[in-house]
Amino acid sequence: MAMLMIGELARRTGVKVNTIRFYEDIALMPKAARTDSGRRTYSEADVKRLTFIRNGRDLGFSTEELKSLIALTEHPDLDCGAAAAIARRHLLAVEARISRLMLMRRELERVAANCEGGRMADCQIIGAIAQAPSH
Amino acid sequence: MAMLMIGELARRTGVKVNTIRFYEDIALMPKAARTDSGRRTYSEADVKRLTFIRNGRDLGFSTEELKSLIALTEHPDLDCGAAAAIARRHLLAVEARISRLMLMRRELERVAANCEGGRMADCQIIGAIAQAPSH
DNA sequence: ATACACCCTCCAGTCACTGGAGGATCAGGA
DNA sequence: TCCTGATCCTCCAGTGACTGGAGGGTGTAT
Repeated sequence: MAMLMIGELARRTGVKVNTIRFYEDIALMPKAARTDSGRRTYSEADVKRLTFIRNGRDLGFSTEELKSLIALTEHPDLDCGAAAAIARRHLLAVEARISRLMLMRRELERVAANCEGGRMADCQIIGAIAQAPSH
Repeated sequence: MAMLMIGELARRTGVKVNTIRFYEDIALMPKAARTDSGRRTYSEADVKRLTFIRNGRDLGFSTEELKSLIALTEHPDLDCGAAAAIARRHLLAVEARISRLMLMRRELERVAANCEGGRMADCQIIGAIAQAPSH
């Protein structure tokens, strides 16, 4: 199977080169094999792992959560309750974030619409934020 | 009108004492007046400003955005188009985040439900994240 | 007089990167 | 063979938005 250089891995996964090296530093990615001249090489398995990480990050998992999730997959006989617990904990946080963001969207829509061509003195954006519902 | 100490301001706004001092450092809050012994004092205007900042942060505005918004309010004859532009730019970002989070919620729900008492080998969480739609 | 809450400054640490300096290596063409 | 340009390496400093703690001063109630 073809070995990839770090730049190609970056292109395939959408994760920047520096970030891939950072993930290796914090052991979120394993230590990459090297060529004789010291360049990192990667396999298809690394593409998968990094894609998993990238999606997980995008979806709001912390690197530590991702590490535990990945560690769990390396013990396939364990009960997956632990993974489910991580997911459920995360689900609650996600739901909270969604409802806050939806409140916010409503405020922003209401306010951005009424503010064309007016003067700052009458601007409703400031007032709307000042009175935004705080949780 | 009664002067507040920093701790009282913190209590009234839900912003931590250290964070209030940090906001002064980055000039998001003005330099506070001091007592003879050097303690910061605050007025009701500061409560309002900090509440505005707190809500704005909660709603996802950066401290720089908040600074520009506040600066705008100090020129009440200006057109408020600039404020509207900040709000609209922010609205787009909020909408993008909402749709990503809703995708994520669906995945987490689907997966947390099917993962009770099984073994890691059959756990769907990992697979679901690995294939999560990226953007 | 003492206890204790509160205030001060300064500084280091957190998280998840991002960017750049300075230098080595590699592949392709003239 | 030399050169160019892309890519790689390590190391380090910076970002944003805080957070927490050390070490010490102040204010007030008992």
